[in-house]
Amino acid sequence: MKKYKVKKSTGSPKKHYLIDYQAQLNPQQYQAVANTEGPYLVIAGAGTGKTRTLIYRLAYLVENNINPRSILLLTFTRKAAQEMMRRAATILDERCRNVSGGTFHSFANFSLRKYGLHIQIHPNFTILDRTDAEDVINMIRTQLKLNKKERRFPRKTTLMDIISKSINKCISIEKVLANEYPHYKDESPDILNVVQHYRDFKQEKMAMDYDDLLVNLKKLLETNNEVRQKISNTYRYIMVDEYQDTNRLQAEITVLLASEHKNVMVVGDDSQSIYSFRGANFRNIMDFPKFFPGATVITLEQNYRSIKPILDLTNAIIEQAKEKYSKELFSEIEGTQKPVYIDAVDEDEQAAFVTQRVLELREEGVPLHKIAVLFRASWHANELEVELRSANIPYVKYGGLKFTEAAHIKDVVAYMRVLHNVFDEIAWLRLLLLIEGIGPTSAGRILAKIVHSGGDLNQLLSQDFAKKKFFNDLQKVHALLSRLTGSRLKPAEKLEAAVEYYNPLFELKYEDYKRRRLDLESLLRIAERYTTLEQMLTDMALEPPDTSQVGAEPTGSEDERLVLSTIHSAKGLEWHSVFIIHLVDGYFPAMQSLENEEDLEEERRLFYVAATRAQKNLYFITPELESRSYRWHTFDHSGLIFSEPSRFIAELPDFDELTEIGVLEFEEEDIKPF
DNA sequence: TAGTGAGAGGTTTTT
DNA sequence: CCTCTCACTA
Repeated sequence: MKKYKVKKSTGSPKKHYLIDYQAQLNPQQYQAVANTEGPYLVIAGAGTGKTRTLIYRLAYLVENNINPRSILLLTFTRKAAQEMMRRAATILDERCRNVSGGTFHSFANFSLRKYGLHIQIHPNFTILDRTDAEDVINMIRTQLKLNKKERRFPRKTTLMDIISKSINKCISIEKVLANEYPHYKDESPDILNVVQHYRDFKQEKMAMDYDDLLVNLKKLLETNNEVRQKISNTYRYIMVDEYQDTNRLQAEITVLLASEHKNVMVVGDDSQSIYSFRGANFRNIMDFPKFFPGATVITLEQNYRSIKPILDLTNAIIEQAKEKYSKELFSEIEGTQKPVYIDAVDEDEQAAFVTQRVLELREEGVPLHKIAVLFRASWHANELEVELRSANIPYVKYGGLKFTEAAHIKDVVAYMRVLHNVFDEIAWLRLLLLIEGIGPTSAGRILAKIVHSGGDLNQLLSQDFAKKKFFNDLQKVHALLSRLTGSRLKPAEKLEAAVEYYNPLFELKYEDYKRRRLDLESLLRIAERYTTLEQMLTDMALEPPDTSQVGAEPTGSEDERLVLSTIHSAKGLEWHSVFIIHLVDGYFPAMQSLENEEDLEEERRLFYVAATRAQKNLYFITPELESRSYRWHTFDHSGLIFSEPSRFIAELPDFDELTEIGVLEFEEEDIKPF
């Protein structure tokens, strides 16, 4: 057979495109879009159309008759993934909706359920979220008798941190200890022991934590050539957004995925790297050419988001960074309003100012959902939330504790998990402990019977328990589970049955069950969307809905809600007006980072991310925090008082010229209800 | 063996 | 401020 080589007419005037790429993109963006073969690294500053470039490239590929299903879009956070996929679906036509993509974790989950058997992974595996994983660690820690008081052995959260860091940075436990936990260095044999037990536990119970998803995907691709080729050939074009947030492990996965074709474009900004606590390193992005020799580097510097005064300030902020790769952002957007700095007396005043200013902005015609309040840690918004509720301003809050992590949600979901994987001991434990009279010991016995019998539910009715006072309750659980096992009911119906059973226990367990019941109701509503239990449980672990954190109901259109968000969750998004609150040393930068220069640098990048979200208005607020309940925060060991404005502001050389200092004058007047 | 109450300690960000 | 742990009691 004779082979004909046909050259793609990239950019040739003969080809008719539905989108006029050259007109809609600047030359650098166009270069990134129109070169589709081989490895590319796009260094893109904040607001320079990073995601836009990715999406246009997607459309370009589709217009060149590339099958959308062979295009894979990956990123680290769900938020970014959602945004990316949403925009992908709208750009050209319905073809773009078929593109594959999501977070690295969800892609790993998908691949492992499909091909996992090649590395002895059962497709029904359970995903352990952070809390589950910590519970397991804790169990092991107790079993190994490492919880003696005299000894300062790391607690479960710390242990998980250590394990996770070691995996995500691809370095040994000992090295993590030496680098970041020198005080636990002597405990390393026991820590390694815990790690080993943890690994065995998961293996035995068909369970994977978040990190395992990535580790096993890598293992699958590395050990099985056939699968690797198949997957790599399925996804001929790979694009990774927010690459600066990916870690070593994810970089290696990217290399494996692209092994058959090397068509990879990664997009990122080293100045916005804010996930080092889970192994991301802003230098990773610069290593891309090492992984992909011959990679072309493209830099995007024109900002399309912010007016010049804001950009001047954000450039000044990042200028203070100790280490950065040169990149000078410029903007042609007209505007004269300088960022405003407000010195408030305390948190109440801060909250009052934000609330009032939000109302004024809305009067001026800025819809609520185009305004955001950003903060370092979720609880920083507590006072503000109270204020917003009393002023009847609807809002959504992103970040912080997740809906699916709430104890009562996990309780109900435990029944579903057992239905899906009868060996899910963590779920079993959870639901058994809810029964009065059953503690860890009895639960362990019941569990052992079920496991030994190969997952036989009838073991719940074993004569061994017949005389116990909890037998009656065991029968009820048995009735519930056996009724639902293998039944044709929809996930929502199964869940409803579980909630019905759970209700009396629930009211006993929680004083505030009335408030929590609302969560159960929204869980039921969410469940309606699913046709399979597996999909529902996967989403619970990997893409948890952020429903619980809603304030007042929106009065206007559904979307008209003020946005409250941690800065981490605000990444990649933009708003007309942005408030950054709690700019106080100890809050932001956070207390824990003050000692360490690297951490401090990360906090600075975080501040940069926050400030670059704003299009037209930017407000900085520093409360002096004298009167409030967080007083224990105001001293550290040396007696330093944290009522100083954030050093990120104090250190800026031309702060006075770059900003307008606002003064608050308070009148005793009620704020107009919304 | 389960449930309770006092005391200590740590407090962020995400999949 | 909340969560977790330990020791005590029934």
